[in-house]
Amino acid sequence: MQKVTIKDVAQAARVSTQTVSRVINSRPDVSPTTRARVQQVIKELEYSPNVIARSLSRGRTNTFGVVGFGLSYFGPSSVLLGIEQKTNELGFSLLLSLLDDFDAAQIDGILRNLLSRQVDGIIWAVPGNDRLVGELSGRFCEISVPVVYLNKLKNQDEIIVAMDNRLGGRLATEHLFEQGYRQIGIITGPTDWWEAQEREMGWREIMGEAGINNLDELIVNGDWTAASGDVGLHSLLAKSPDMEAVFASNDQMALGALQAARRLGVNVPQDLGIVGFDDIPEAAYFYPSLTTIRQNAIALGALAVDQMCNYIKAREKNDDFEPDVKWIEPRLIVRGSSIRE
Amino acid sequence: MQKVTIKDVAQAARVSTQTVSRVINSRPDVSPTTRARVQQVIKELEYSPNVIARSLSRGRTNTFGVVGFGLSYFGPSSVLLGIEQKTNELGFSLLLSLLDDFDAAQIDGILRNLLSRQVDGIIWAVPGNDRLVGELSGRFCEISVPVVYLNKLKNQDEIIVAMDNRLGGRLATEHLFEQGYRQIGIITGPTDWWEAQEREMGWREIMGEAGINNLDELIVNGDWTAASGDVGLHSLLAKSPDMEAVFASNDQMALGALQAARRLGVNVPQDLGIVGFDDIPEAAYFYPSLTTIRQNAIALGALAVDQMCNYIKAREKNDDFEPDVKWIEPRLIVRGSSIRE
DNA sequence: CAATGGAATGTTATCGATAACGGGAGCGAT
DNA sequence: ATCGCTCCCGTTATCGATAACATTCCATTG
Repeated sequence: MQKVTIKDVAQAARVSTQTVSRVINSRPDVSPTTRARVQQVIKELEYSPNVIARSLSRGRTNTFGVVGFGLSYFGPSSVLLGIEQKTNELGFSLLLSLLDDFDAAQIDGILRNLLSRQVDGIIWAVPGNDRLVGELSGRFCEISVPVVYLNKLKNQDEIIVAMDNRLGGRLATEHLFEQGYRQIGIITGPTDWWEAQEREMGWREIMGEAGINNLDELIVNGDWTAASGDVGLHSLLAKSPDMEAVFASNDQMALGALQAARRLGVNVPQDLGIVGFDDIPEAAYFYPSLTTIRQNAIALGALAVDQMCNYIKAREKNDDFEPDVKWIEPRLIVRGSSIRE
Repeated sequence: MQKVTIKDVAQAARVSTQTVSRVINSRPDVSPTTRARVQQVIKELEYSPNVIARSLSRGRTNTFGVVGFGLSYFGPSSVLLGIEQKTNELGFSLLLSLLDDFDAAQIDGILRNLLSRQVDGIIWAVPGNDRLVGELSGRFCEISVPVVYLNKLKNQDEIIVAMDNRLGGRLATEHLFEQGYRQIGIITGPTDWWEAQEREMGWREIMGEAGINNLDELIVNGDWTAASGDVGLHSLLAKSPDMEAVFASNDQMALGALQAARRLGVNVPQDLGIVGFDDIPEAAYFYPSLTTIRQNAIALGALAVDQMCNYIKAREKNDDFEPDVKWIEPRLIVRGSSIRE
């Protein structure tokens, strides 16, 4: 029952609770003998401080709230893993909330809950969705604790860490160019996701630089699922029979595209190059193995926590902290689906 | 700043804090007029109770600790999702801890931390690993809060919820039999995982019932990765060239086996039937699409939380609560990899 | 030798809520 | 009229820690 309290320790060590508190928190002003005695008693009674009580009196909980979105896919899960590891490493705990919908009421409830639990900060690991931006900006202003956002459009005075999705889009498209593909299509993610927009922008940039202009015929929207990749490839090929390659904005859609190609008798990579995004563990074992953009999502999560801590420290010392966007760079992983033999 | 406290409300409504407390917790003994007035003030001041303070005085935090293992794969992530949803639904919060290794010291630290944060219960969502069982059983005895385990060997007086992995193994193997395959091999998971052992047992049972006895030549151990499935199929075929089908204990290994088969020129499903386990979202888009065993991991997570709450309620009312194993049944999903045309 | 100061420790108030108990008002029963 | 009960609300103590302040005891210092 967590029976042992600071009082029990104080009594057993024949000192005041305050002295025990000093020992627990390794403050000075305790004589070596007393300190040793108290520590001895703590060990004997297996005392461990009640963090709830401490939080109440200190006014901080050493806890972050993290809000995620689903967990069914590799990316979000890895981000959460990175957040958890770093949080733990820095001696904080994590209160986990997951959104299953972009629903304002639900979000309100979650934020309210986290705040009433007195978290020291909130990590907003929800993919950037346009529908939310408007609704939320107001709400977040009223939040009294620091918020770090992941993968979100830059906004005044927000602390953001993000994967450079545009760079990823560039890398993927560039690579296909280097392999000699010219008419490069794209299957995007849902158009209101920031990640999807950025990946598409990367593609647009490279295509523009290459002077290819019939982009409308080379673009189709997916919804991150393999099914949508399958359908997507079909419609792309219907629109542009001369398309030579496809950049799918995630690996699931790339997988769907691979299947569609197979069904249509289109040879990958000879007739059609394919590049995905994410580098899920299965990608290396697709047939053909999938060239893709690897995101170090764990590092992204860790960076978010770092930024949070830096901000908190700076605020305590009244130092300046310039809230800006920290980027993580993705990496091209070349495999079979984009290499013509 | 969470400035507004119960005192502010009390003052503004010209009642005692106790009365405000009664209103917050919808207790009787408050006149309708007073109640309305207090509620009005609460709304105006946007007061929301400090959960930390409440926890301290009530002696319960309405928080569960969940200990998970990694998050990189679909199964564990889905379980966590289920746990989170149900926890949230029941008005509790979740403190998340993730293990990245079966390390006793790390586990000790995590448990200590959760306990000092006064969680009302611990959900142990770490895959059953033999190495841990011995080390932990002692530790858990000393834990003063209820613990619900996921996917673990039955043990006296423990509350356990589990996927019926043995049934899954049976379903997979049985299905292959029905399709006319006879010599059915297995690529198991790591041998010290409970899940892997059970899936293997299911396979053994069906094979035994069919009177097939050369099981040693039909079994090889994997480590859940696609790479090990690849290697696994190679060694199986080396041992038993007449093997007709393989049950891979998860979908990643099945994927690896698919690739190995392709490389070896073995036709799936004509020459070799393959069944996986998990039904990851990609499985339907493998080539050929993968027959597999679907686990409702979300339901499993939710069930764990339910059990926890039931136990807590029973204990409060001094009711009996029979700690036993609750099972979730997996389901066969038939696709192309096991259907001879 | 009184005054000063710092080291070591104790006392009291406080964090924001709830539990336990107390007490007055109103009302029917004896 | 008194008792006793219910309804409503307030007072005080408490949860387990920390902050702020107070005190004791020596050792220096002028």
